[in-house]
Amino acid sequence: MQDYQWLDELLEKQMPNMTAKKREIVKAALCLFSEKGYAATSTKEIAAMAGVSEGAIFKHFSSKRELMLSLIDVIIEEIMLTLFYTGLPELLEKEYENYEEFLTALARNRLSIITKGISIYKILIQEIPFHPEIREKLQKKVAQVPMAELFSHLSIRGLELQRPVGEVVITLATCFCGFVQTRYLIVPEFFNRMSPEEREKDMVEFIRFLVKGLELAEPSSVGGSK
Amino acid sequence: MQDYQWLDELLEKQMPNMTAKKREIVKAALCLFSEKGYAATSTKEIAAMAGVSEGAIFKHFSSKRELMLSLIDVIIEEIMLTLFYTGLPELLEKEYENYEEFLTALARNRLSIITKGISIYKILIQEIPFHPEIREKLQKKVAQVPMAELFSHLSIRGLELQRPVGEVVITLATCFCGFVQTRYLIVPEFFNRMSPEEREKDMVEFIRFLVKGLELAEPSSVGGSK
Amino acid sequence: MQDYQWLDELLEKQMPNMTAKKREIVKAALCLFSEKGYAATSTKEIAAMAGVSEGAIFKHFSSKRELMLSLIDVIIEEIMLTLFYTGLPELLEKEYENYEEFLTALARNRLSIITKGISIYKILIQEIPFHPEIREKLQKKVAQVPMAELFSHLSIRGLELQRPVGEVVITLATCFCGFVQTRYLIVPEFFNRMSPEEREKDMVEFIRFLVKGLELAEPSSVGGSK
Amino acid sequence: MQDYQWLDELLEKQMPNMTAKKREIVKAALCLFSEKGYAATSTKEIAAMAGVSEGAIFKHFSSKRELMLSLIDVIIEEIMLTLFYTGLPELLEKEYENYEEFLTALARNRLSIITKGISIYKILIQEIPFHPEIREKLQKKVAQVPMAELFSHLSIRGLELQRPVGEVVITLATCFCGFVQTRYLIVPEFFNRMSPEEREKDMVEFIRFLVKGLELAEPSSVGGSK
DNA sequence: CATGAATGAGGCTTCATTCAT
DNA sequence: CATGAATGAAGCCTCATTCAT
Repeated sequence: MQDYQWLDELLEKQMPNMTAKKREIVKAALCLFSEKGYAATSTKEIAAMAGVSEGAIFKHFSSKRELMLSLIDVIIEEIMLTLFYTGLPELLEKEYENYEEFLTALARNRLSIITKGISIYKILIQEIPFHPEIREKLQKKVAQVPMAELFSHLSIRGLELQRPVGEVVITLATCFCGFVQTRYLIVPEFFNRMSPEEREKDMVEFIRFLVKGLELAEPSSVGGSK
Repeated sequence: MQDYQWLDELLEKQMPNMTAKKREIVKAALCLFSEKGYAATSTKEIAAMAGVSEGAIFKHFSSKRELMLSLIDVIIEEIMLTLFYTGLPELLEKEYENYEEFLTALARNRLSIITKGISIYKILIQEIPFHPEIREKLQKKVAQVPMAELFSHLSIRGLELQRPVGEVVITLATCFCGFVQTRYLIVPEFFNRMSPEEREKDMVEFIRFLVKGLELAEPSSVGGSK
Repeated sequence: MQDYQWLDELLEKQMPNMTAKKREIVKAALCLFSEKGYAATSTKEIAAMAGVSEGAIFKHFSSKRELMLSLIDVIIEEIMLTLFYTGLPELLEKEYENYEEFLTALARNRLSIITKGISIYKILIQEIPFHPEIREKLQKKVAQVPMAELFSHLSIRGLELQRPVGEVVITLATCFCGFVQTRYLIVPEFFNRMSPEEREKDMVEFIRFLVKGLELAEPSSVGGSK
Repeated sequence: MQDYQWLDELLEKQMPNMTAKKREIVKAALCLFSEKGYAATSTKEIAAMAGVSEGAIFKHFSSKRELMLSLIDVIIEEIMLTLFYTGLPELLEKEYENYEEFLTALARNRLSIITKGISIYKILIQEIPFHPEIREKLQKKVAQVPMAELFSHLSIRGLELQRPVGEVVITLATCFCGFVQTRYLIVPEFFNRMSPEEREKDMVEFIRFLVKGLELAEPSSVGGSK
């Protein structure tokens, strides 16, 4: 099961009083769903990879579907935590010359979070089209994030977005999705062949594009005139 | 099978000497794969929706997998034709004030093509992570498109890209993927609720973002004032 | 379809007014049944090997079973002709010193007939256990052979069997079956590796054994005293 | 499932730690394969006769083919044990007047073993032409039997074979095969109608033939310690 | 509490056979 | 008359799930 140590930590963090066996099942499921998709993965395979009996899965989860949805819960929770909150206070507290600088920091931070635990994003993206429950859960969770509030700290310090926060968030989400999609799902072979430097460059270029696109450069030039 | 008339036309165009029944099978498969995914669709369902016996499917396709790959071939072919070639000559011939104007036209054109035959993009995006053959096929096809050449006409007329064509294409592809992904796969319910006007606005905003991001506005305007 | 020319001749002889296509079907069926067995051979394969459409088979034979039974008819007929009658008059007319000499000639003659058209014996032996009709047909046909009469010519000339004709025939049949069975069905690889000389030796030994076993040597020696 | 008690014992002996259900499957398979042949027997039938679900078969055997090969393993093992070893020591230890007497005892002994568990020989003989693996297995096993050694005890006691052991064994095998083939596969109806006495007589005659044929009588008489 | 044998519905595929063309 | 598309029953096998041990 490769280097899924980070997964162990994730599960320990989110489900601390989970038995070792249950954790193994979740890990195996995550690993296999990510590689082959939910529908194409059998409970037998999961049991085999987890090193438990087939029956054990159903002791812990009432059905394969429920196992997947539990998994998705963990994933969404993790995404919420890391993507929307982790490191944000620090990011927001820091002083920035202008919005561009801030957004660059933000985008870089978020993208590196994503690329770290890529398998969990893969599952989410892959399964979301087929399971309305997942979509509902995700929307509910995302809706709870006080987007505007997160960004409000900044305006106090004189950094203004040129567009409504909602729009910016949607655009960012769209682009992040596209980034993961293309790099990790559509042509993974292509991006896997890249050296770390090339990847860094690829990411930097994309961030530059994002920042430019969000019209954040302009105000800075305006701000520059002050 | 809903309003899949455009599909009929597509199939007639691409596989003109296909029997009616074979076409029905392909249509049903496309419809179901798009909704439930390849792995979760049974050949029985396909047969039922196509109004044929299950055996008939295997008279035309040696396996379920082959049916899917045939479908993908059609889809890729169609995408190549519409996305890379359809309407491009006209777009490229026209006179543009600056690259921004051109790219706006281009993006709008491409996006509307995509949103028209959305199911075929859905299938592609949904199945691509699970089938290396599809990725190979797609890469091979895309690699054949003379990207630079397509854009070369423009530089003659004084419209210069600020970035290497390759980068621009990748960025555009990334964003288009993200656009489809978010609007049609991740939260389709959200975007389905939109009025045509709202959708138009959504698209316009996104195009503006794209164009800005590709640094095409600034230089041209700057260059213009120089 | 290998060197099945003798089959062509056989069919021409037995079913002279058979269309070319029908003959091809019979040949293909014979070939495949002999190799894989009736149950494991599909009509599709037969059609493919015969170079005709699947439907064509059913124009000529009402069912796969009937095709097989027709085949068996041909085979039984052929066996009757070659095994019980072909060359027998000559064999019987000749002068022999003693029964041993005659039986040696007979056994050699019969065995070489068998090994020539081995595929048809293979089919018969392979399918006989599973189809009562075949057994009935065979018994009926064999019962019609005037065994005693065939041998009666000999006693006139002073050659006496030490055992009832029926017993001798059964024993011979048993041994011939065993010979074909072991050499061609049970360990064909072993006997295929043999050189023609080795095969000849193998057969000679077996004939010697047969003749000895049928107690034909002894009386002759007794007869010798006459 | 008729009188297959001996099969129960056989399986208990050879696969002692086999679950009851697995044994039922094997028994049913053996029974059906023997009657209808491997290719014409469906897993559903086997399941029905064994009184288990179809799925159960595949919990125990990875495929229908593997079930058959397992069966064949058991059969070959059994044949090796009973045909080559069971009772041989006793047979060999006893005192015999001459080789004829010994061989008569041997043949009678072997033939009665065969006719007892006839179904397993039927399967072997029926399936052998279609499955090279079976042939290989059988040859490997048979090659391991120390034929010459088995007979060597005898020469010490002054009983000499007139022919090389190998030849004798092949001839015996050939005849035994032919005996089973004709009596149980080719015209079972005929031999089934026989009274026990008639069968006994049939067997005795055949043994006499065998012994004569192997030239064992003569030398001994010549050897005429008489 | 864990196991893995058991289930039976359902998966994909092949079959012999029919029938419109 | 030949074709091969069409059929639907049946084939082998896998599935998620249950339950006795």
